[in-house]
Amino acid sequence: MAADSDVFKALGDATRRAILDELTDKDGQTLFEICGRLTMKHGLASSRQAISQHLAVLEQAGLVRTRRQGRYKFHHLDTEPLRAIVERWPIDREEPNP
Amino acid sequence: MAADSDVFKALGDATRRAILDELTDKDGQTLFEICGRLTMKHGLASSRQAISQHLAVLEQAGLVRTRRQGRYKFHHLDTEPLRAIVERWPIDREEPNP
DNA sequence: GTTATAGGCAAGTCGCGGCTTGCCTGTCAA
DNA sequence: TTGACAGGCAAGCCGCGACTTGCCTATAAC
Repeated sequence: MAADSDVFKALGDATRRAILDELTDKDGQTLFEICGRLTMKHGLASSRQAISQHLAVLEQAGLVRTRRQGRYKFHHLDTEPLRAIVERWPIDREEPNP
Repeated sequence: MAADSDVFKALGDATRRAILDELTDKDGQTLFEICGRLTMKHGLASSRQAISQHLAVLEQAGLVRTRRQGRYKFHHLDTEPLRAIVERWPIDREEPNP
């Protein structure tokens, strides 16, 4: 379903946002690849199961799509659900006059 | 400071999003006014203290600014912090071709 | 075959966040 | 001055979510 609520909940966690950052940097990574990168860059707690559960949340929110291939599962970023939440409140796009 | 983390955390709660919706509909409301409206429209749990704490979170995130006047405290929406989070990930703005 | 790799599932722990409860401060009207 | 109204503060309860632990399945390499 990917309700707005799920999207906001998914974005509410710092580790999940870091995962989205990672997929933005390199799309189509596997679970272990993401784990490795997260432990490298950020000092985030990133055990395999933790990341797996985070990915499940992101997938349910529609922010991540998966593609199975053999024993690998590639994760792809999908920013489409972000459009709805972006347009929810009026955002001033103009720069403040100095 | 209003770190990105605070903004996402603030947006993670449904009641707080409803408050932002309310302020979008009518800016500059007081605490009791918001309480009344929330109980009207949504069946959300919206005791005075609960809403007060939610407003504190929104204020810390920079999404709400307050203005004191006598015994009233008016709450104003500020969508500026949303700009940063909107631009964090690439969002496809084109409509899908039908 | 056997072993290592990539991932899944389920139960359990634990801290944080949302909400309540109770009481207090400050402002306005009578 | 007294009472009603708008809001604040602090401690406590409690459920949910993040993380772990342990074990299991499946694909690929040897």
